[in-house]
Amino acid sequence: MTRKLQKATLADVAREAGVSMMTVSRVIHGTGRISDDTRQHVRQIIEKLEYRPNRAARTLVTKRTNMIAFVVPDITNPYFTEILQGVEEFFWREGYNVMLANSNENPEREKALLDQLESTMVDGVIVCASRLSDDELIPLIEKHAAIVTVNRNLPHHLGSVVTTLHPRGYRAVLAAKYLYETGRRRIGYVNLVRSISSVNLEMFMHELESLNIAVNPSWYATCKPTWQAGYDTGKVLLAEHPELDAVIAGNDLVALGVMRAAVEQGLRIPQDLAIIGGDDILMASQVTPPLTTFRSDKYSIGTMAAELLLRRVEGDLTYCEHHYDDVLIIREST
Amino acid sequence: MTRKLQKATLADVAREAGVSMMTVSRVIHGTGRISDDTRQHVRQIIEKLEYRPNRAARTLVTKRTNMIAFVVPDITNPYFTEILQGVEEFFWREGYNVMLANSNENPEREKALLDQLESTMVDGVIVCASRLSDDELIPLIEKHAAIVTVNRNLPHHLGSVVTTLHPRGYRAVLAAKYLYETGRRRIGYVNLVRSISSVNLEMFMHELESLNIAVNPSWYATCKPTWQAGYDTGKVLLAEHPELDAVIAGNDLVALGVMRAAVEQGLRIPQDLAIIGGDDILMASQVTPPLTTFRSDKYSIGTMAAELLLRRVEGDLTYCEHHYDDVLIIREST
DNA sequence: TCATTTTGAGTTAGCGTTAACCCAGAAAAT
DNA sequence: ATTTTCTGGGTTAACGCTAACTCAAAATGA
Repeated sequence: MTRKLQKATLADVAREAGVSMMTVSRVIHGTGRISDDTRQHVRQIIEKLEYRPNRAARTLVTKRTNMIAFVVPDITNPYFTEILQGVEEFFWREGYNVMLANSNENPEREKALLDQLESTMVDGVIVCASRLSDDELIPLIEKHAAIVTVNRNLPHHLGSVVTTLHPRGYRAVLAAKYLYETGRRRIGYVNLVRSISSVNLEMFMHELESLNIAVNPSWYATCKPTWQAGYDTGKVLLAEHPELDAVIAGNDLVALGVMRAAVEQGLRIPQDLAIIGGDDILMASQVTPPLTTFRSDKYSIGTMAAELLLRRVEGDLTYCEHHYDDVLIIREST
Repeated sequence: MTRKLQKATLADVAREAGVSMMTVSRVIHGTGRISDDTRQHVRQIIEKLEYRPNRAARTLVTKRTNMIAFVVPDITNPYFTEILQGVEEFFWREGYNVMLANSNENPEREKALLDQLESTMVDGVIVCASRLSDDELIPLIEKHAAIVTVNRNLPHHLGSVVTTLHPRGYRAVLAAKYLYETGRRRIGYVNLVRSISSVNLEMFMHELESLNIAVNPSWYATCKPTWQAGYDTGKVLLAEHPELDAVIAGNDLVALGVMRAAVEQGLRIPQDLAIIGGDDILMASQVTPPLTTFRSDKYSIGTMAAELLLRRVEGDLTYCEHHYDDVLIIREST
């Protein structure tokens, strides 16, 4: 059996079925008035010729690609993968395909992606945890027809958003408060570079002060949201500040990196050092000791974002917000 | 600033620049003969009008989409994510975009994806660890112009492949051998449903017998390649067979699920039960005790597959194989 | 019986690009 | 001085599909 050389087109089907192209098109779309006989007949020919509509041609005239893009800083981060799963599942049901755009924690690459992702490629874009500043991000997304951001606020006319229910810095402050209540007095913090869980350190310190928790700017570090960065940062932070009895990390990967660094320095967890993460990835519950962290329903963050995007893609440009809850899951690392 | 209503087309640029459309097209592609003056001028107009080529129109005439699809059974499995990262990185450099197709460990969905992914959508497809039988898979990929499979063999005329260097069942037998050498005598096995690491149990038992290792069909179970499935399966297997002093799992997620089940049944690892996984995902090295497993370079599996696919996309349909090595990483779970 | 509506199609005109071919003027070769 | 070659473009015709309009025949109503 030799490979089919030419793909059948609408015209081929029409000719073979003895009808006009529009009739075939109508059968495919289920629109217009077609007699049952004709419909049946055309369907048979379509099957016989293994006809598949040409997406490019269709897009050219309808201006719809039935594709959306998911822009993410790191596809290997399980947090994003679960969100992506929700997005993919939702759009699959709606007949859309998802294009993946991975910036690899590289802001320049994220810019290039958003710039390249022209509206002739996708009907809409979900931008997940952008690492760009507003000044960089906003001009790039102004050109897109439909945008939804996850973990990022946006001027209302530009797109809808899915964010946490809580104000910025909530997780860090709540974590600090909990640690203080369990007797910790010198609390370090590993901040993330530009993400929703990154924290304005001034505000953070101010909040801690108002809770009578000790504050020391050199206890606070910043790193990329990866395991390796957490490990490297934790190593330095813990070596330089052996007085710390707790560390809060911006997400689980970083927390687990810090935990590994702590263990290597002979610290017992949680006796010598308590650690709190964020995101509640699977690994958080599987390590020893299991990691205290914040849980949010990542899959449904994905479906919420997808639903908001679909609305915009279909022309309803009303601004919408969906919020998810962050719940502190207390495990044995604290 | 109001949203731009109409996107500029080639014709707009041509009119504004006072040249023909072909001249603009040539400037964009850097082909044909264009004077420097004209080139500069056209470039300015392109920038001024923020012209971006319409992909659908281009695709319609060139028959190239500059997109490839990555078909994967479970996007939340870190093993696949790292491969995807390699694929994405490679194709990004080559000017291609990657479409994600996630079958969610559902063979019917995988079929639907492969069927829907017509060549008018993508220039090629990487099928990663297909869960379909040959009878199901082959007819589906026959229709595609360019195919590469990962962890799956293929009739040579259909596509290139990236697989392990070792024969089927190698990992399981090697693991069993190692366990036997370290004194384990009753070795359980949790097989995966249809994947490269799934094993023909008859062959497996035969190999073990030839090594004088005890064999017992009821020590061998099969499950989906997820943590939860591993946990559930491990729970049953270990409860029914307390005599087991080692378990080999098809991949790390399953191994970690089994490990959790073992710990919950009060077993000490590795004293009471040794566990071996596969894939060496990050989590494997982070749990306590760290998991003995097989390591392969997942990122480069991705780039190898991408490279092979690009070759086919560009018209070179020679069959190629790339192989990766599986190395046993001995950690404290054994 | 004749006017009106409904049914079941067909026709026309692009959508925005690029491939393939054409061509006038200038420069170079004979 | 004439022919040839090169330079710097332009023209035309698809690619495969759908939106919008048209229209004959059949069914319905007065």
